[in-house]
Amino acid sequence: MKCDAVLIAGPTASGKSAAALDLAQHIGGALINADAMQVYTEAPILTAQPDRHARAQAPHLLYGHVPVRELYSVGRYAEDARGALAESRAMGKVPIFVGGTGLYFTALTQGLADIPPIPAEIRAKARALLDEIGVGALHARLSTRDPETAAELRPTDPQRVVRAWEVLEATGRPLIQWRKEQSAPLLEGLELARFVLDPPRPLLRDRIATRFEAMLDQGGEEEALALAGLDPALPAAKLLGLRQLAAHAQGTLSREGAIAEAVTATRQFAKRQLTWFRNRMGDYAWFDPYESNIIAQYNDFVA
RNA sequence: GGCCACGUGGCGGAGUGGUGACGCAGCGGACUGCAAAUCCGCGAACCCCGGUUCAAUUCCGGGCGUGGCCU
Repeated sequence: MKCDAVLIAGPTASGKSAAALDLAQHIGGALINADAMQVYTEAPILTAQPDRHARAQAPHLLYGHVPVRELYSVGRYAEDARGALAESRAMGKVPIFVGGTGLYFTALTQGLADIPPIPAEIRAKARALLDEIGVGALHARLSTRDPETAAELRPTDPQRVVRAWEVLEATGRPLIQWRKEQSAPLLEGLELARFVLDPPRPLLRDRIATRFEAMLDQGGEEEALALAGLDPALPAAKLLGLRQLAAHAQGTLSREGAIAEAVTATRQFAKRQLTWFRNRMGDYAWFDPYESNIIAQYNDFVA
């Protein structure tokens, strides 16, 4: 069996990038990033983007291609992925989507609601309103105008409540209506080989800790400092380790404390990723990278 | 050796004679344009032995342990 594209997911620090590179070299593939943070140009270290050496060995697409000051999103990712897919095909390479962002995999395989971009001023107004009246009140207002969507949302979830609000404001239609109109998934109709790397949790924890220290050795602190002035509302400002290292730079947190907190936050993130994978990607081929490897898995799959 | 204080879940930390706060960590879950985000849920403890009491984590005695002070 031939496959048109490969999907490799895994929690942070599970060794996805290295696995994808091995496979790319084995089958003649191109890596396409499926990670929300590895897209940022100015944060190659803290987001563990593949280094120059790795990039020299196979094409790497959608890595570090977005300035941190931009407001990236799944919507933009879906567009970028379309271009990257075409590009890998033009090169005659098998596209290998690798990353840890569950939502991005969903967008690739199941499509996205066809919602137009929300004008910046409407977004800003919605957020200002949220700050002013609070989530509960905003949810209550949403309930009167769009009860159907509101019923799906927790009145304590600011992010989703504002989103529903701004969509309603900008388009005049309930978010839930938009969601009924999915665009065709990018990977629709393709033969996919899909994998989830699932190392034992204790080993993953060790790797997370070790990797963070390694990031610091590679200049992670300098990278964090350079990003210190970033608007905290931007997605890139949320990258793990940034806040902790900034706090350390300001003297409000010891170096050890910063490391410990960053590592803890990363572990918690890995747990959330696994929750997503377990419950939404249960039909992927799961394997422990310490016991097997991607090439063996791939060969089993196409056999 | 003497005196004093303390000994509560993995950690920190309240509190009470009778259903054992809370925070952190951990675990599980949700997730459609900020997703390395956002949100929800769940374990699990009163050092040991005796005594008082209808009832002790709480009161009394002893033991052990920890910290401090003294000699």
